[in-house]
Amino acid sequence: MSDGTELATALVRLSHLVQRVFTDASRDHDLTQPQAQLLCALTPGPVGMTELSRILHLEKSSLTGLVDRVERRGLVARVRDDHDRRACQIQLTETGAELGERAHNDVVDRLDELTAGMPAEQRELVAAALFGLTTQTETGRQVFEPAAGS
Amino acid sequence: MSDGTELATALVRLSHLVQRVFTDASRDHDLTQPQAQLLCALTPGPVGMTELSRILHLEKSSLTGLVDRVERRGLVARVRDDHDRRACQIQLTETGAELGERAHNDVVDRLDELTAGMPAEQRELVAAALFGLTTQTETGRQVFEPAAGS
DNA sequence: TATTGTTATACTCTATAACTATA
DNA sequence: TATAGTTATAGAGTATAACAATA
Repeated sequence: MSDGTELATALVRLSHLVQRVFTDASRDHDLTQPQAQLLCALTPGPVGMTELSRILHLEKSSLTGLVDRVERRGLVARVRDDHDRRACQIQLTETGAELGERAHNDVVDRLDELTAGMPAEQRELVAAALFGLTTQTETGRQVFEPAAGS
Repeated sequence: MSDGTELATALVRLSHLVQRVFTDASRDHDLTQPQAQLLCALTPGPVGMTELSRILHLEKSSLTGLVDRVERRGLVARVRDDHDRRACQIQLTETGAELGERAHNDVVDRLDELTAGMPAEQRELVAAALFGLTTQTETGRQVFEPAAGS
């Protein structure tokens, strides 16, 4: 098993692991994984529904429900777009921003702990390689931005 | 942003990307992501419900439903355990094994394509690093095993 | 006409709690 | 008593199709 398959297998397993870490961390903040991802995606600033569905790779109708549930909890708000009366911008409330940051930091902490055994040199190398993969495909804002504070 | 956070961010983004590739590929074979993962987890051989719930990190009751739906489509079968009449083993049917292999190969193909730009040396390095991370945590059979045929 | 966002509908997925049958 | 697995229930997440309002 020394063919290309090896990397693919590693990627799938890693993805599964990270997914679990993300979900566990979200849960500890009373958030589902999609809800936490929504908050993280909104951290850099408000976005419209269409653009947000592109960032999260969700159908707009699915996003409507997700935003509904999170808005009901007072974590985000729909604010009117002055230039286009059809559109709205989804914005974090203060509570939502705080919760999102805590969840974000929690995820980062757990992943940092998980990778604590890797030598610095290897960390940078792997990080760069993975960033390369995601940048290849994604354009514009991504689901998970670096922490604002740090 | 040159602290440890960088690797964590890369991991989350990569996970999101791989998740999407996996889901898209599954869908093209008329499978949901959890269903495809179930088939992949069963490829090496039959497993009981308790062990399977451990592999997939699902509550047993959630697994019951998942197995039900996949069994209804004739992709897996519950076979009695001779030594313990409470237990059963979940086994791929011939159809299920074929479909699982096609889906598995499809995922690998897409990921290989995604990583085609990486030089061989870097591929091996990253693969080894990621395997290390997943092996650190997981024990026993994993969700995604290398292809049987190759 | 095209675009923004929502509604209606139907599944799948998931967890918690309570249960049955066997060990 | 403990363990293997299921059932009951409730809610979240998702997509497809049809829709309303605005551009």
